[in-house]
Amino acid sequence: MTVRVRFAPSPTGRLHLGGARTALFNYLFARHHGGQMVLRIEDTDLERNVPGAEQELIEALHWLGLSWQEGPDIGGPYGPYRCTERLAWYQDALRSLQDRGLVYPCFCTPDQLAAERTQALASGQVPRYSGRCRHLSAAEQAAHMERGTPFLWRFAVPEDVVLTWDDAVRGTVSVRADDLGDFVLVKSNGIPTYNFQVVVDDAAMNITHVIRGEEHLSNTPRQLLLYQALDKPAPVFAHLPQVLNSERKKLSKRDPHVEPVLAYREKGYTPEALVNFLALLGWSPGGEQELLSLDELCARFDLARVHRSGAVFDVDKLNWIAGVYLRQQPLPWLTGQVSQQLSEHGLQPPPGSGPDWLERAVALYRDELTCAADFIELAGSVLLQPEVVWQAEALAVLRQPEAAAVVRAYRALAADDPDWTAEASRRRFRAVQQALGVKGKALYLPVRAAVTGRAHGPDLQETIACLPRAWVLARLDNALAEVGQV
RNA sequence: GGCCCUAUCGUCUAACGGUUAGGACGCCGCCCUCUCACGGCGGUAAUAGGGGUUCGAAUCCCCUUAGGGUCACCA
Repeated sequence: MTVRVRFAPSPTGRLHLGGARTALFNYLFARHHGGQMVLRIEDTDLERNVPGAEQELIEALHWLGLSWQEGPDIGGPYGPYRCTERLAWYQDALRSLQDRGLVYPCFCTPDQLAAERTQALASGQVPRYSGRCRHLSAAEQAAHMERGTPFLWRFAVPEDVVLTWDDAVRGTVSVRADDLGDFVLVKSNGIPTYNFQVVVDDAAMNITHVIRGEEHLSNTPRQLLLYQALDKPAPVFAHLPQVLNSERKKLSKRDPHVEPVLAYREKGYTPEALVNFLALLGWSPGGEQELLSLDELCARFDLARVHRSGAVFDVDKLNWIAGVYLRQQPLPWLTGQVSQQLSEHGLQPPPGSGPDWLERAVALYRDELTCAADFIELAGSVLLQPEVVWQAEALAVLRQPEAAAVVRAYRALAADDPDWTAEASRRRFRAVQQALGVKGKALYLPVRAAVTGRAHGPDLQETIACLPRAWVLARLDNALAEVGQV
């Protein structure tokens, strides 16, 4: 039997990391088994649907490198792939349950139910539907209908039944149906609830494996009940561990580190890095290699190796992986990404810079980047503006005994050196060294401090060569003035 | 509160009854080096607690504790 999985998000907002991880695991599983993946948009909550969310979702998944064989964007043999376009399927299913007396109309008002729930909670009881409408006589039902009382359909949960399934991640799980309460199948607006919709659709679309987040664990027994009632075979369930924040709480959309997937694209992360990181959240490849391409992940993916406990989203590790992938990219590609960042921030290379300037500047900082946007933070104050602010550490260097003399000597040579390259700067330092007898730290650090305002940074010769001569001379002068050594 | 799930270094994880409990990130040290970063080498650090079962338990069972999820006309 061909493996068929689905990723079934609701179009209520942007795709976040947790959702992306679920999509990725479905994708990896399908590809590993040579199966198919379906994208299904679960838009049955009319109120919460956000226009444009579906399009952005698809864009985010594509950016990550994921694809599917069937979906609202490309169609397929089991369509349509938006739930609101599948109402006929749910109506048929409801009719079949009605015929067998497995459902009943409920006329309780939302206020009534809310009041009961609050009361139950307050008195330490389990908040669960009382089943009041379950035992309404045919005459009472008819009277309500005649009066036009709004109603919904509930599933009559059988008593003394234990629902058990073999979860591909967690092993055997079982729940007593008595703990469930008669849950809603069709809302008063005629739209099915999630639990009903998902079963009808997964069955209709021949989904063989349902791989989803742990928060759905408690929905599973209800769905199992529906598969039985509808006389359909249940798929294999696999519940992925939750993705947690550093406080070990479920990743919330308000968490500072949790950004929509496309925010990572906007910052110039490589999607391969994000995918690699996400794959390691709750799953391990087994061997000791953990830097793996999408193809390698597909080859190795196995539900049996999915961990059971929640996984904390570790920003440090993401950034490390992101840096590794970024360093593997060709320089021209990275330069293009950085160039995009610059224009988005309204920044430009220094005046008089040649066409190769940005590539040289990016080469200087590439070792430190986790994403293209980092370039601005790292290089911005040194390379993109004429003036520099001297940090305390830099001023301390400039106040050392021989420092001012070195800076003055270097400035004199830089002022009329016809050659403005890294190699030329290197020659100037050699000249200063011979003239003053200063070498090593005492030679380079004062100039570094004066030119960049910092005691640390990438290669000094290249940095100077990337700056206009006028900026360098002015900074050297200003640095001397700053420490009273003019 | 009921039900369900979970528990190995700070974090991601390996181990599927027998290992000096392994790797990665982070952190620390050393090397490289004008400094930083990259890279290389080394180090720090864990089986939540208590009972069983067993020749032998991180691994199997029970209890405790602690986290999380869920109990919607949301998905």
